[in-house]
Amino acid sequence: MAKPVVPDPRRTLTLRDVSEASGVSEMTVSRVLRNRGDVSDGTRERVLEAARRLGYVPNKIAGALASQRVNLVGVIIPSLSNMVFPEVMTGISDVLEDTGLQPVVGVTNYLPEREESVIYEMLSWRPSGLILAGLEHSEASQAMLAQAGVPVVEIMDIDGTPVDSAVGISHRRAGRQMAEAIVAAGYRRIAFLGTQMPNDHRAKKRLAGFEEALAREGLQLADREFYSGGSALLKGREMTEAVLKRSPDVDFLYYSNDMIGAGGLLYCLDQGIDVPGRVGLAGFNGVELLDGLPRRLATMDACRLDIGRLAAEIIAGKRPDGIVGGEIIELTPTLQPGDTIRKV
Amino acid sequence: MAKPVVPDPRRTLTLRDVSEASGVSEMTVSRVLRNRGDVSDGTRERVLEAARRLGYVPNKIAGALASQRVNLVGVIIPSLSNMVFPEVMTGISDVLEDTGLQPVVGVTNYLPEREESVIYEMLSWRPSGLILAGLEHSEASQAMLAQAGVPVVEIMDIDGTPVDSAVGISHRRAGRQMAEAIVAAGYRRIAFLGTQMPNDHRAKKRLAGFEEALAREGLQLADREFYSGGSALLKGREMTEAVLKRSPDVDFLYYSNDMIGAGGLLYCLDQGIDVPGRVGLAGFNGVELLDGLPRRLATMDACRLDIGRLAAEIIAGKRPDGIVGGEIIELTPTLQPGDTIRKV
DNA sequence: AAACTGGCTGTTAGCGGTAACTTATCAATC
DNA sequence: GATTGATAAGTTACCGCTAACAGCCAGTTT
Repeated sequence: MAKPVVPDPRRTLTLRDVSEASGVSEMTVSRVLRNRGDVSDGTRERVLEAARRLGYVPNKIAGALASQRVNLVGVIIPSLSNMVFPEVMTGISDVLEDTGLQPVVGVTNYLPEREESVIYEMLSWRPSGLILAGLEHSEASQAMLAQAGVPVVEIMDIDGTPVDSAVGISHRRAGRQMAEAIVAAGYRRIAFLGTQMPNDHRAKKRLAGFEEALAREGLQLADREFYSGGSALLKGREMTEAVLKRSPDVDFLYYSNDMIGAGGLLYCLDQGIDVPGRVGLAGFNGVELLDGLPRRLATMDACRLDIGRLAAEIIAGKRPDGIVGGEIIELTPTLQPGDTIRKV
Repeated sequence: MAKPVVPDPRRTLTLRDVSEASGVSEMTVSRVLRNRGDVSDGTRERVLEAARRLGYVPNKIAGALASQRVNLVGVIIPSLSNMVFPEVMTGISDVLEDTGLQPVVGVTNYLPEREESVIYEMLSWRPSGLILAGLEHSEASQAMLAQAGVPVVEIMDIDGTPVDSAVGISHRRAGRQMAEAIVAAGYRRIAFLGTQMPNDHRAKKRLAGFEEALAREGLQLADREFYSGGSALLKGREMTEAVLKRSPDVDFLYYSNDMIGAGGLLYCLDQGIDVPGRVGLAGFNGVELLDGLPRRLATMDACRLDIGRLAAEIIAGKRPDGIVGGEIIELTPTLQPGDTIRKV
């Protein structure tokens, strides 16, 4: 029967403790705990029992140093609070789950210098791979990533040149597509409402694509309004009110994300404005949240789950055909017309 | 002038490379890079220049093993996607920022066995501390935490016995308080709408406190409805419809979180139901999202930012008076009556 | 019977840093 | 001029674990 163990509270346990408690060498304990190499059933049992009894937790720091292998994948994203990255994380976790790899999240708050230090910090732990949002990074960041010697996957966006691999959609094209759909539905006085953030490159690209497509139709933005910080839903309301007051003849509002779009929708409904007759509305992302709105907001899903999945597959070396790196995967977002664009 | 460096792409750089490139010992390089000990300005310059030129990134694995110090704080939470934890994370990051400590997030999806393995995984990296949501953990988890030899802070909840320290609110009391306010406002036929999850202990405690306070007034729940999964906003709508159809005489709906509460609110407004006259509504959390709703939902803020801050301060040893551990900090949530409870 | 398996276990030498100590140098002090 | 103390380096010995290899002992194989 297991003897009562009085663990010395000051010292943390090592392999040696387990090896002494079970009467075998440290190496054998190591083998048992990692399920590697041949160990007889009897020995395995004794070792496991001892480890359990002592409450031994292996020291991965030492293990990683010795084996030169770290089962961590760094995931670097701009923000946790905007509903888009949690889903990406889900995709990543799903795939990594059964590879022995573990995601570690770092947040940059859309600050390039913060991104730089997060990258540095992550690389200093020698992860098996890095997944990071966006293609725009400081020069120093790019250099670090290129030197890192591990797979790097840049996600969300493919309008640009990745350091290594990329998985995402073309935001430029997404903007274009939305503009085309809006114009095709007969809207002509179109306004843009979006975020101020200078480092939200993807929103900027969508806007650029959007304006480009409008220009091709001989149109230009009738108005624009920006915000930063605060409750997105509330900001959506406020901006919508501002635009409609300032430019009463505007007939479409294109929002840079679904959350402010939802705020705008609620405002219009409050005011009894005919949607999509008097004004049409569209957002971007396809967040689940929208399902519960009084009316379904037109949007474009950003393939977030798939992006996470594919990125993780590249890191885990699970992509078919042994493609090693330098892969660029473009996903195609689909327009969800909802109920806020006139049917043609 | 800096010689062009042709880094061997197969081998990752070590201190030795920098030491050779700058003509000093590894130890001196180590000192420069960590800003520790006395190094002459000239040497410091040369070392930094060499490190920069080579693109050297220190190996924290080796550093941590040698120094027995890891600047990581594990943060274990049930989910990223419910708006409550991002704010906790913000509080944690704020405080940790200037302590040299770095948060590392792990997600359990409300699964105890998953929590167990996340704890194990985290402890195997020998972090400087652990912050985890909730007081309910498997026996094995508790044992690991108790043995870990690092500060452990359990957050969000204080109705129970923490392993070490705890920072949170009393959900039982929060539920009671809300019930009292509702009854005081004159509502009598009260329904509860909430999550199904057996492991959302905090929601359960709120409900328990709620029912307890009702009982004290000689009341009991008129109806209840549960959901799991899916878009919370949509579920809020559906559940509200179901309850109001099934129990037309219900005059108050208490939701276990703001998101489903918002869905319920939108439903009622759609249906032209008089809120708060015909039915009153209340949620829980005080999420920012609510600011943009057509009407402000009654709720109770959960002090998420402060919880994060205080937890991080405990880990960082920043708490006043040198309290070392075993601290229990109870925060007091405030009722935000909004516009969905009748004024008395 | 010698040689050869294959299964199981132990030994040795690091992994890349850092703590703690030692050594050289040099100006200031007595 | 010898002593001291501060400063700026270098040396040595690990940190806890694993890769690689070596040993040993049945049970074949020839």
